Amino acid sequence: MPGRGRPPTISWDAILRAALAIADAEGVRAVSMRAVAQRLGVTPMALYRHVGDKQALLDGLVERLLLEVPLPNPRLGWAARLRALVDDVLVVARRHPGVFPLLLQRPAVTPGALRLVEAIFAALAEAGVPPADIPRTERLLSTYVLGYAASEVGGRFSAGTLTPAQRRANLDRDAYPMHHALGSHLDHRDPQTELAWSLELIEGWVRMLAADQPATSGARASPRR
Amino acid sequence: MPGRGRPPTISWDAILRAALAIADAEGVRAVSMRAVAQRLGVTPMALYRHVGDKQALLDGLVERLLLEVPLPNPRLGWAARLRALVDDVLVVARRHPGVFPLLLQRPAVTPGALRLVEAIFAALAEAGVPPADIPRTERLLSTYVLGYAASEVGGRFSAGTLTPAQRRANLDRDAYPMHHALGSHLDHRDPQTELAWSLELIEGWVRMLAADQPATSGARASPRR
DNA sequence: ACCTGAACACCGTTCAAGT
DNA sequence: ACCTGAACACCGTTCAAGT
Repeated sequence: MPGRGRPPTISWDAILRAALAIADAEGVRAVSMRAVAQRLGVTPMALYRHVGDKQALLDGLVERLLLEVPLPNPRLGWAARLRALVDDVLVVARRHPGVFPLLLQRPAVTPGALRLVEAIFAALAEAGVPPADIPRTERLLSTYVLGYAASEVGGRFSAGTLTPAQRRANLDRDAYPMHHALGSHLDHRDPQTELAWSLELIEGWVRMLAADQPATSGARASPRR
Repeated sequence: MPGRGRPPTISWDAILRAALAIADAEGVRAVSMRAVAQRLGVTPMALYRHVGDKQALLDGLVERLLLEVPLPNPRLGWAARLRALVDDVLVVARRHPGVFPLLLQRPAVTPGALRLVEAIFAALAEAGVPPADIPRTERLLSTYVLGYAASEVGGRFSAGTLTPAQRRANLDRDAYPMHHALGSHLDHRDPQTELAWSLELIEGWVRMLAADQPATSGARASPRR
């Protein structure tokens, strides 16, 4: 039996959608309470009835991004599920490059984060990783993937305005011998194959942890189950 | 032959030190041109003679952090040098938790970044990694380490106010079966051994790449080599 | 219950001016 | 050359008020 005040004109969800639209178009820095309010045709103070404060709004944005990552098809094997999860994280990162880096700065304890962690736990368990190793393996995987995605959309991997070869020409040969010795190997970077290559490493690690497991449960890592 | 105007009362270095002091004490958010100026006993506009704009100031902060990471002792072996580098990155991250996460968001093309990249290149070359694999192995290592450090100081690994067990009690058993199955394995986390454990993985990968060098790739991960 | 309006204590950055 | 002062267009958030 709610009270009979006037009906709300905005909502938590509408606020989040407006904030995300601004962030995608002009970056997180452009997300201000005033800008969000203006986009909703409302006074800045109207937001505070729904939001708490600006930090809560940013947390809401992070949560929304996490919820955009689809859970993998349960009919796939554990390795395919992990790969799908990673690919989909990258898709979301590229869709919201301004917001994504915030992911690394909030505790991963919200429902949006926990559902992904749960899915990774399940994949690792199915792979045969000993329970004691599962949590840290999950953190290893997600830290790398989040760091990779943040680096890619945040510009850490990009070279600025110069090409790699141009930058190298400005480097002292004595101070940076390896940069000169590697030469053309620094020129091309293929993000697609690089990520896949890294994931093979982690997958190999998972198989190794599973194989090392003492023969108590008898559950060995196998391609299919 | 410089002109004969009045001598400067502040400098780029003094500005950076003031900004870092504020960031360490109150977080990056508290770093404003006005706050830095006040700490230096000067008008906000005085900074613009030395700084360009606020983004340049933040870039300067990032660069300063990178320059704080000491280069490893060249008399150590490659594996010990990599471990020292990683440990020292963590030391700097913990010393400046507010600024460190910015590291993932700027192109790694400044002198402060390049000297560390160069050191990693050299270690990987000494290990015997094929030149074509060195750049992506470096990015794999630094992405993980930076992501790990950012997660640790940024709070992604921390549980907020609740203990892990308390949070687990609030989780639906049907939606989060793995969280319940893992139980006590989620309670304790030892950051020290966890990082070392992850680095062993990367070190093993480096040894494998080095061993694969003569032939083509396609080998499987093996526990020992 | 939900929104408005005015106000407070902040921002980054410009421009013209002082020495 | 280096810094100041005033000004502009912004912030997040409070409080009291309207309906």
